[in-house]
Amino acid sequence: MPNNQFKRGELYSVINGMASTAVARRLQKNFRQSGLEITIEQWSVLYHLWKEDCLSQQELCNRTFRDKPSITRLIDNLEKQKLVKRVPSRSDRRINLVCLTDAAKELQNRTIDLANQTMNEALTGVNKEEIETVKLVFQKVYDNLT
Amino acid sequence: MPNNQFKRGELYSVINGMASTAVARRLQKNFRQSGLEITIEQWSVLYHLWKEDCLSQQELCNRTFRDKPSITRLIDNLEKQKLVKRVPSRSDRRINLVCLTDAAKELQNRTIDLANQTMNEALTGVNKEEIETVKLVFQKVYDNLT
DNA sequence: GGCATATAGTTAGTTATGCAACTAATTTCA
DNA sequence: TGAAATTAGTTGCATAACTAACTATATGCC
Repeated sequence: MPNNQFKRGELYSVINGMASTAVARRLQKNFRQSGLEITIEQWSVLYHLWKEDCLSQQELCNRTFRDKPSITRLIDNLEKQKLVKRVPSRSDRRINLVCLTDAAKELQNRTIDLANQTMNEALTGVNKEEIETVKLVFQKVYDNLT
Repeated sequence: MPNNQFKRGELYSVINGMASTAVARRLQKNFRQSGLEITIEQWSVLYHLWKEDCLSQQELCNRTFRDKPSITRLIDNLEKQKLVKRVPSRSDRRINLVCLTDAAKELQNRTIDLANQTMNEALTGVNKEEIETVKLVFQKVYDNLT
């Protein structure tokens, strides 16, 4: 039993320190080398807007698993770079809809292949079953903690 | 094939946004509720020192998968809190050995159970085989990218 | 209608991360 | 031996994270 706990502690350090940042860092590096001046966090916001444009900031919090202040500042920076704009919702004046600019729509084509390449590189030698298991475990972990 | 790529993109967002931060945040919260004023990142450094004391900063970089500036500043903060001290190595004057104080050694007992509880909670319903798969996948990802 | 409560978003303060550029000590090797 | 390259660690700058406290709008309910 203590042995089992030790392994779980090990897993913690692996989860926290390694895989997530390794992939993110590589993708970020690939962006930079292609002359793209966006951070991986900014890209992850755009990624959700490309799937569905004009989401509220709260909805972006939910989909990117970030808290409200983080999204506020990510949107601030994306707005500075003219990649999104805040559009007040007509039906609820508390809400900002975050909408893509044309520049951001163009960016999609320039990054999506790069992202897929990076994921393919990262997941070389990992089969579909293993990927499904990882997703399942993460979902369970998330459900257990929220 | 495009379908496959989409799934990998999905996995990316899961890796980046969810599991790592969910566990870390919970553990951090548990620390705070127990009156422990350390961050999860500081704890992760102490965790390695508890296993082997007086490591060089470079060795801490390797074991925690952080870069040198990150370790420099984590050690700065841990030193402020009098949990570690930098001891110049006698054999190589470039090297600082990071050594635990008595306060940090005491902290081990107060946090290890909390960490194990948190991991047990996070991993409820996850079996050993799944954990092994996650660790294996992360190792492959890491090897692929470094 | 009007007060309590909930929800959306912002701001302030602290910590952490990544990169680039830097100093100092050590090693390599001609 | 001594110059070049490597290694350990620090500093400056920009971005991002979490918490707590805040404003503004909307909803529930009497």
